[in-house]
Amino acid sequence: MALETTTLAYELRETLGRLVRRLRAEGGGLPQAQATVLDRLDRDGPASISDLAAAERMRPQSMAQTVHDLTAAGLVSRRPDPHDRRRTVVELTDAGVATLNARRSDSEGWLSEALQRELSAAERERLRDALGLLARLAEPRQAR
Amino acid sequence: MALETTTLAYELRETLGRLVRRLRAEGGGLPQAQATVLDRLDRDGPASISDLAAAERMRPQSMAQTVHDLTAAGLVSRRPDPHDRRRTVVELTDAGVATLNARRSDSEGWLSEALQRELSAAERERLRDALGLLARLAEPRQAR
DNA sequence: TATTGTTATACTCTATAACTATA
DNA sequence: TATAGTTATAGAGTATAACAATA
Repeated sequence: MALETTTLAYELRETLGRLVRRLRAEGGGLPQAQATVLDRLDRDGPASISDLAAAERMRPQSMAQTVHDLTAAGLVSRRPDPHDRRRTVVELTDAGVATLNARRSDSEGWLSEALQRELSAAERERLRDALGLLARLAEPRQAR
Repeated sequence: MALETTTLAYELRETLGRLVRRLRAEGGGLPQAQATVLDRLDRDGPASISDLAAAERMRPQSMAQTVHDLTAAGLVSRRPDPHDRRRTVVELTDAGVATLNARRSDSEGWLSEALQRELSAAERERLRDALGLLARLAEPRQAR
């Protein structure tokens, strides 16, 4: 293994750690895991817990917990799937939509703000490109 | 806020989440927080808990916990700073060095392996560049 | 039998608060 | 008073195991 690659791994791990801590601290009032699910439901529409878990590469049991928390907060609702009664369809409530909109407007949504403020348009483009590389690292091997 | 930037924020948050979960799962036997501290001690030499916390942009209390865990595992040792008896100097033990070396050799150190296997040299270079952008996002504002 | 979901339990990571010891 | 460190407590995030309901 080249020293250079080992160093890159170290720096990547460290930068990820710092960014995740910062994200958590800035938060915008909603835990990251919940915010990500709201975003996905808004983007792709209602989905089952298994679907959501697969999309995030997460265990269904873990996603069930997040959906439980979102339900308790009134941000999503659940109804049985009429075609397959094992499944539960999760969808945004009006309160969930309102929360998403609030996060996206001015004072909330720290990450969007930071991207706008700290980076130039060209830098955001480079970041978008690198995100594809990071996504490949996160995928199981055969997805290469 | 441009829709494009909002979308980038969503994708960044999602990719970070997936990568962090993958890192945790692949693990190599050592929790991420502990591995990062071992790497830093190896790279920069002995340091106090406050130094380590500042370097990772983390509360000293949180770092104290990680150092406590590493001490319990026998991977670091602590001694009082002779010049300032409030301070505790943390340094790698032989077992800590051995653990680091094991992680860096063949079967362990999943992230290094993945960087080598999944990315080309040119892609690793693009990733290294983008890491600087991510680091800027993680920094407090005045560091711009 | 296979799939979907739930509940119980535990571990990692990190934060805040309250404290002691030293400068 | 300010700084370094510790301990207690809590919450977020996620995993595994064991289970029930449905296909």
